Amino acid sequence: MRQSVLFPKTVKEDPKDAQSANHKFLVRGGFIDQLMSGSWSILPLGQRVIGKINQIIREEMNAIGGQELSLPLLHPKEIWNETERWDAAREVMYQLSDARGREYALSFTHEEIVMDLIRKKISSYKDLPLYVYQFSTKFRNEPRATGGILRGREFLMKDLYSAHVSEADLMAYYETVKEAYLKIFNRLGLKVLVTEAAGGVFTKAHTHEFQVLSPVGEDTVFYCENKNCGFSQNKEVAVVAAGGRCPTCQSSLIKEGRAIEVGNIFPLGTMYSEKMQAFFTDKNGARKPIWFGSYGIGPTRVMGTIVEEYHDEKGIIWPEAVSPFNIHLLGIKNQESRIMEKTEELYEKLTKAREEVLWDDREDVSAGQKFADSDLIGIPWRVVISEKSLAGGGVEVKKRNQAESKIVSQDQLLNFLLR
RNA sequence: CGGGGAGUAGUUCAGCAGUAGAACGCUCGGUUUGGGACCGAGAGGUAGCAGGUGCGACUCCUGUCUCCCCGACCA
Repeated sequence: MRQSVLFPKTVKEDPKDAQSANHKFLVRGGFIDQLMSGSWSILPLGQRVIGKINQIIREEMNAIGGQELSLPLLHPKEIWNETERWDAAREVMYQLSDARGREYALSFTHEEIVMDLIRKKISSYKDLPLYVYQFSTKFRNEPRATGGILRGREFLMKDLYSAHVSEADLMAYYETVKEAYLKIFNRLGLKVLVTEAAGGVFTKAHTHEFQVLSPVGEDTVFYCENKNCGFSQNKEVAVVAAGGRCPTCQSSLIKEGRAIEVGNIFPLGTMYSEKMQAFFTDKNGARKPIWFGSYGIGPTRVMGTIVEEYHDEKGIIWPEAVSPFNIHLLGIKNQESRIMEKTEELYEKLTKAREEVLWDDREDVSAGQKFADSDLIGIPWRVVISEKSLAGGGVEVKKRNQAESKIVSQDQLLNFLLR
C-alpha cells in the first residue's frame, strides 16, 4: 500500500473532547471517525486491524467446531415477545416501527434469532450439538456512550451460540469456549481476568466476563493479587472486598481495579428453548428442551483496548498479530530518484515475500513528519531508506517499541525480519 | 436521568457590545527533506439552533439541540 493514496491523512491535533488514548490515537491516525456519540466509521487502517482481530477469533471458533453464518439485524417484535424480552430489554433495545405501524427491533443480540433457526432445523439428538457464530453489528441504546470506541451505540460483535442435549454437554462446551477465549486474548496480546459476573437481561445464572485491567475501564472487579490463582469477581456479584483474603487460594489478598470487558460467556440453560418451543427427541423417543449457551467478543472494543494497553506518548504500538501492516517502509527524500528507485525495489521485494508493507512514498512531506506519522500509526517494524542508510550500506531497521535502530543490507533485511 | 464542561474556518483554539482572528491543514509558485521545514501569494466561516434585551449581539439573557467527562444504568 502506498501511503500517498492512503485515506485519510493523519492529523496533528488531538480531537477536541478526546480523553482516552484509543480515542486520540485511533482518530489522529485515521483508523476511525465519529459520526455521532457512540457511532464510528471504521476507516481503511482500522478495517485492517479489525480484519486481523476477526481472523484470530475465526480461527479459534472454527477450532472448536464453530460454523460461521450471518443473521439479520432487523427483527420483528413478535420474536422478542416470545421470550418477553421486548419489554424486559426495552431499555437497551432500539425499537422502531414502519409506515404501517409494524414494530421492529434493531439487533442488540441474537439468541431469539438463533433459537428460531434451531427449532426449525433441529429435531433429533443426532443433530446436536450445534455451534454457530457470526460477526455482526449490535445496536444498544447506551445511556452514555464513552471512552472513544470502547462503548458505542453501534459496534461489532462476534457472537457464538451453542445447542446441546444436556446440561453436562453445555457446561463441558462452556469450558471449551472459555479456553478458546483465553487463547484468543492471548494471541491478541491482552491479559484477561476470567471474572464471575451477573447475566443481565440474558440469564439469571452467573456468567463469566473476560476483563482487561485498565484505568479507563468501566467495570469494577475484585481479583486475587496472585496471578497464578486467577480468582476474580465483578463488583456486581462480589462476595469479597478489597484487602480481604482470597477465598480460592487462601494466601493472597484481594485487589480492586477498573477493567474493560472484552468478552462474556453465558450458560443460558433451557429458558430460551422452552419459551420458544425448541425441542429435540432423545434416544428413547422423549421430547426434551435444548440446552443453550451464548458467547460474545467485541472486536471494535478489543481494538480500542489494545490501543489502551499498547501506546506511548507518540502513538500506537501494535502487537504484530493485529497491526494493519507488518512493515512501514519510509523513503526519506523521495524526490531523489536514487532513493525512490531503491525504495520501490525493496517494496516490491518485500511484497513478493508476502510481507504487508505500508510504503511512505510521499514526495512533499518532510522527514520529521514521516517519522511522526510512523510512530502514530504504530506498525511494529520501521524500515528507512535514506542517504544515511545507503551510505551505511543498506536500510535502517527499527522496532516501534525500541529506541535503537540498525543498518543492514537489503539481503540481510529479509532474514532479519524473519526473526 | 443527575452533576460538570464545551459549541466561532477542515482541525485545534483566541477574541470582542461597534459588524470575525491565529496556528495547523488546503491551493499555487519557489526553496527544502533524519523528528510534525521555510518564504511569498491565495481560497475558506457570518459564529449549533430559536427567541429576547440593546441604536447595534459572535459577545448579554432565556430556551433548546449536540458533543465530552463523572455518576446512575448497562451485553
